[in-house]
Amino acid sequence: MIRITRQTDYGILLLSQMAAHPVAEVHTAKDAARQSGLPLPMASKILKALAREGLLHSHRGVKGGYSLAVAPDRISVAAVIQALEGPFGITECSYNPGRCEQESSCPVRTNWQRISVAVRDALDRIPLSEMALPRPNGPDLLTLIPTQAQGHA
Amino acid sequence: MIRITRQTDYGILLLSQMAAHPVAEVHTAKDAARQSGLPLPMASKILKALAREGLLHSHRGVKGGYSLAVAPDRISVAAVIQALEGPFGITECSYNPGRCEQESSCPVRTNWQRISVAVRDALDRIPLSEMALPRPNGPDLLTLIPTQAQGHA
DNA sequence: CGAAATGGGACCCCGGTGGTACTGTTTGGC
DNA sequence: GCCAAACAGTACCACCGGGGTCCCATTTCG
Repeated sequence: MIRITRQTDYGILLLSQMAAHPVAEVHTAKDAARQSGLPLPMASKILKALAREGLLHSHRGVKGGYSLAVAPDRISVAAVIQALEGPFGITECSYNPGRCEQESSCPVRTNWQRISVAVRDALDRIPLSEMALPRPNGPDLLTLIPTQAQGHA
Repeated sequence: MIRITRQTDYGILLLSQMAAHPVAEVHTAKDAARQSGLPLPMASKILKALAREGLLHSHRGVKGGYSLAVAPDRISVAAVIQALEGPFGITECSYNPGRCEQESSCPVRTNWQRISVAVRDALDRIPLSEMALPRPNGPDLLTLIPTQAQGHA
């Protein structure tokens, strides 16, 4: 697996579509739903959450809707994931210590923590404005270079 | 989230512990369970799966048990994940095309696929022998360098 | 004041994950 | 040849979280 939830996926899609318009522009949930092809209640739920987390500004009442709270090149994929899914971690003990019995004696724990941090940092460097591009055709978004722990077998 | 399952975590733990011994050595499920602190049925279930997937050799009967099928520096973390969880992908559409309605028109799809590949490749370069080290204290296991798509804002 | 919009819930269904148990089948040793 | 040790396969259950929908309160423009 190693998956993000569908809702997070939807969230990134919704934000990406808004990122294609001027930042100040206000989008209703209905419009966002239509544009993304998502059912309205779903889109609404996600937009609400994104507003709660500060990634969107919400405007109530008639003529209301949602607008980006931050420029799309300053919102990272990691930020959206954390907004919709909570703390980031490949393993549970990466962010939620104390739940695992073997924790103190677990030989792989610290390495998982490092990996989590590395992946999070990588996703943190991908702005929404990149994700919005249909097919960049350009260089890869990421290059991952392992620098194997040296000094041992 | 972006988590691996607990069972995968257990699997990596079990394999890492076996990796600390000579490759040819045979370990019974009971011993592996005791060493890892896992309940026997759980350890047994995971070891069976790892054997089915070819990462372990199994030896039946009295004096039987499991032994590594490959040298621990040639088994990657990604290989274990794929053995226990199936195809790798951050989003569903990354490996299971055709399930998502918006697929053809989804502007973020191809980028997710790239990210998935990048993460998988990174985890593919981390051998079990690294994970087994309690606290390498050395350089990071991974360095992820984003090479932002060039040629645009 | 009413319609259009968000805010905040409650609510249900389903599948997957974690975990256990049971019943074979193989194999070594006495 | 028989028994015990060990894996193989599989069925089974319980729980939790995610996906998804709906309802009602609240705000605000006209």
